[in-house]
Amino acid sequence: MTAEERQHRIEAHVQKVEFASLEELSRQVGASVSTIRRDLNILEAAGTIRRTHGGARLTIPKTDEFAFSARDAHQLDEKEAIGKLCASLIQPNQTVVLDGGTTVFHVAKHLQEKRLQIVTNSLPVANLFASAQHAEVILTGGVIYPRLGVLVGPLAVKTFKEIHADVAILSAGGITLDGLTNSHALLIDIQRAMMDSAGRVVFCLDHTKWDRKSVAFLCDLDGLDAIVTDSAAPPAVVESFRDRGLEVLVVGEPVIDRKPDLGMGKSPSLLEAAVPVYEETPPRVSATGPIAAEPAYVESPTTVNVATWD
Amino acid sequence: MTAEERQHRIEAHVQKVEFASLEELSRQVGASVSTIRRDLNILEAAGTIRRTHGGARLTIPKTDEFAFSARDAHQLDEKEAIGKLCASLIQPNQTVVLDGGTTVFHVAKHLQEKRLQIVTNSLPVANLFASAQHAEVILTGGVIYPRLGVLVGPLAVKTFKEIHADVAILSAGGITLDGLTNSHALLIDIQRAMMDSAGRVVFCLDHTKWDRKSVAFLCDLDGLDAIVTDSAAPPAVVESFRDRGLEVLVVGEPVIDRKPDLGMGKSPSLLEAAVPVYEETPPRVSATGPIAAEPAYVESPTTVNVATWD
DNA sequence: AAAGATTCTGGAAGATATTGCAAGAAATTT
DNA sequence: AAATTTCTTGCAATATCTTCCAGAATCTTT
Repeated sequence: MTAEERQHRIEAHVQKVEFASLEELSRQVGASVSTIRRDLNILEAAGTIRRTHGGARLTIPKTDEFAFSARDAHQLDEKEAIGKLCASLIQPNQTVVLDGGTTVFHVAKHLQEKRLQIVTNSLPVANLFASAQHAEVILTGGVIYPRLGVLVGPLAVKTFKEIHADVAILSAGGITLDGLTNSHALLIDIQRAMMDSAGRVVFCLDHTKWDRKSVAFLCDLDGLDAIVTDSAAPPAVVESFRDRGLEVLVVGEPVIDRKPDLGMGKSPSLLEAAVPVYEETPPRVSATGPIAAEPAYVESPTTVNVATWD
Repeated sequence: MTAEERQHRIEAHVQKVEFASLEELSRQVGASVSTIRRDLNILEAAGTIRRTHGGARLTIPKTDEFAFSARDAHQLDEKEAIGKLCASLIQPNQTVVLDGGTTVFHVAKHLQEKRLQIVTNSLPVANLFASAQHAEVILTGGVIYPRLGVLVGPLAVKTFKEIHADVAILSAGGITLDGLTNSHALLIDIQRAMMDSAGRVVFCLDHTKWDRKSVAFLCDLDGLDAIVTDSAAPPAVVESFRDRGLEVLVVGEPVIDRKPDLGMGKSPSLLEAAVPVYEETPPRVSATGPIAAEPAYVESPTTVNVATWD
């Protein structure tokens, strides 16, 4: 085995497991720990990997291990399930706004294989799609908020004022009948801009968020169209929100059992509307690929084939 | 079997397995290791394959500057050295624009410990600083260009029209007395906007870039203030650029030996200017210095706090 | 067709680079 | 602060690379 090959395998393995100890790598590629050390130095110089005491980790964390891993470790299964359900609502060729929450990140994971246009202010989401072939990703500008890995500030807000999307998928710190709240005041401005820019607004909230308030007020219940939550959400509370005209999708509950709430909402039910409308949307891809297609759609609304929902 | 046929088979095999040792190839095509060596040298000269210790691998990326494969070990040492030298020119509290080239990425690595304001359209650079304590990072918006990991499009260009930076650090595909050229036309617009937004423009070019032209014209020599290159740059060529009034910093050459070219350039020498001018720059928060002049893009007071978080 | 010249091939010797180990230094943990 | 782990550095063993040479194959010339 050549040195390059070995380094390639080290890199691949670290990519897979996010963090690997020296012994682990040594066993994996069949070389001594010393050699692994040297290889890691080389790989670090190349920028692919970052060394730590006792091993190596990814420079560009693939998952939310990014900055919010601690927060995210909780309710992981629930968030995963919410992500899967929410992703299944998205139709091909839609334009989707994704915020920087951990729950939304799990939605993004399940969107990777779909042909979509993604607009996000989340660095982890952007990294997730960075090498994706199918999706085209627009990252808002802004200042990196280190702990969360999201882009904030007027630059980010402005981006959403200039685009229109089919769906916005957001998360929040808590929901009550008074409305939604979030824990970071900075994110409020951006989330509002996201909501304004999208035809439909979906919130992903795990069961711990129900009937809970966070520090900063985001919007009242008129601001959103649907909520996706997990099966541990208190049924009575969920029902009270449905009475208020909100479409609440619960993981595990069969779709047929849900009330569409067609009469109440200002727009048709997410599921019913989605299919017929978007299937006729022409494919975005031109002959030259995503790159050639790109320059126009941000600035000029005409080429933005995202306005199909209205 | 003819030599050409054998080389063809070698190439095909390497294409298939990505890495191949000499013995493996020797067995594969039925020739001695010596012959394989020679063939590999020929194939490498032709550019189809790259040699490594003990074997060969295929040239994954076309080795142009902007193919951001983290695996790109092309001129790694040189780029590392350039990055170090270039980073040493940056003073604390400056606002620095960084482009998405691999050489500039190495500059970024050496800037991590400094207290700076970074503006970039490079996802890898953003990730590098994402958890950085000292630097504040502004990422431009734009569409992710997958292969390069940079943000392109009008959104990215617009960002630079709204900011002012002290220094812009860029790279290019080639430089001649006619000017600079780059390999990706998409990047030209953004690089020009970067150059316009910055008080001083520095290009990082390894020795392979001298006297070489790439496909797309970027700007003529008036557009830049200084060049940082490695010691393998052809001295005669370097001298011809100095005669044209350019400040060329070569890795390893002592600073004193360099001609400041004060008279020719439109602005004072980078090194001489850097210390007196920028050291008196008041901290970013106030409203007078070149850095503080930028709040155009950080309009809201909330985002200013970003610097102090953590 | 034969002799000579040129190129190609395979191998060997010295030079260079890589690998694995061990001892001391540094960092982390208890 | 001591103990443990991990990191760096130096060194010997190994592997690989380059350079050179002789024989084989191919081409050219007569």
